[in-house]
Amino acid sequence: MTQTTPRTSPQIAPSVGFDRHDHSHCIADAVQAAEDLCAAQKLNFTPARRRVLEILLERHRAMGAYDILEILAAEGLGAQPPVAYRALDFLTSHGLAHRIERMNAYTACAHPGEDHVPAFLICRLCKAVAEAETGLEGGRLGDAARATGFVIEKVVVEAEGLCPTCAEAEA
Amino acid sequence: MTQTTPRTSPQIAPSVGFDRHDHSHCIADAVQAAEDLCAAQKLNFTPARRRVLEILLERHRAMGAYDILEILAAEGLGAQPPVAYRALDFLTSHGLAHRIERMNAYTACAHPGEDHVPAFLICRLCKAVAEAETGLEGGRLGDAARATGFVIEKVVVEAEGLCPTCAEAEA
DNA sequence: TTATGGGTTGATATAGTATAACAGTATCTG
DNA sequence: CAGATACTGTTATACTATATCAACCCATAA
Ligand SMILES: [Zn+2]
Ligand SMILES: [Zn+2]
Ligand SMILES: [Zn+2]
Ligand SMILES: [Zn+2]
Repeated sequence: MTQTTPRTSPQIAPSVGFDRHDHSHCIADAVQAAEDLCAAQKLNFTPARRRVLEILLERHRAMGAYDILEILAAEGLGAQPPVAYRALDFLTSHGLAHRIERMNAYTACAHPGEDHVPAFLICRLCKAVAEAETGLEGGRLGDAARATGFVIEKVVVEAEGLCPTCAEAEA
Repeated sequence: MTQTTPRTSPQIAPSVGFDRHDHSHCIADAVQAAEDLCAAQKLNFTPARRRVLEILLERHRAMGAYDILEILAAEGLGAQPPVAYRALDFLTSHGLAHRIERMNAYTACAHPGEDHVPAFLICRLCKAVAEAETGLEGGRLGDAARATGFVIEKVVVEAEGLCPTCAEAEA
């Protein structure tokens, strides 16, 4: 019994990394990975936390906390902002989701459990998000840090532009 | 008469790029550069816009819109949020200041007039900000974009950590 | 068993960030 | 002068996020 929450909408999201894929499968895999990760770390993967992760996975898009809250409220899982923010805090602090600073939005992590520095490609039209990898001190940023004696602890890399689908539609 | 606004506080900011420097001189230079840029592009460098740029330059730190507004209000330049946001919109849209997404804050541009992709090094203790350079499509992010067919239009790179001074104090 | 403590939830209130909208004013231009 | 444009003043509102405290669940230790 790993499916504790209702599914009120069909699986509509078309892309990860902007590629079509078997999305029901990708959701199930990611939820299972989260389940395993929480079990291993003795974390409490509660219904609200699970459901928020599922919501993010279903869309494969950057979503605002209040967008998520609206869905939770419709499903009877809570209607006050802290409900969404607490679940998002849990997911982001344990590497199951990321915050997109530029959009005040959140998205499911594509590599849960792997310690990594995410870099995002965000479509300004459809809000689809792809997660790439970057290093903490690579490239010119690392050069600048070393040159000045700055100690990098965390890096945010977010690119905005057009995904392949929207770029084509645009042209 | 390029100095139209009052100076209510001494020149206290100690660093740019985390180096000590002749700060009064650096402010004057930057304001003059802004002046020239606006003249060349027939932009209206109004008192409020000039004063907000000066405020950002004086601190050499990331400042919130409401921090800036507080100073403007004390100087009789306006007390409502749009006053600050309008000036910041002007400065950011013409490359005279940047927004730091991670902090909901703003900082003066270190290279006004030069078309560039800024990357920021932000001290989590003293909030000092250094502006480095990066490319729009360099490194692994560009690789990922090309691999997926994503068209990058804008990039945000923000590193958080400790500046040399705070790192030393920490140890 | 009860007690205690940690973590989670429910609910209210409030803080912090940003924009919409519209009237008024100044300036330029035909 | 009329009309266009741009900036300012002001009010109201929207959007994002956190503080706080009481209630609850559950594991564990006295
Ligand atoms: Zn998927
Ligand atoms: Zn798109
Ligand atoms: Zn300076
Ligand atoms: Zn510092």
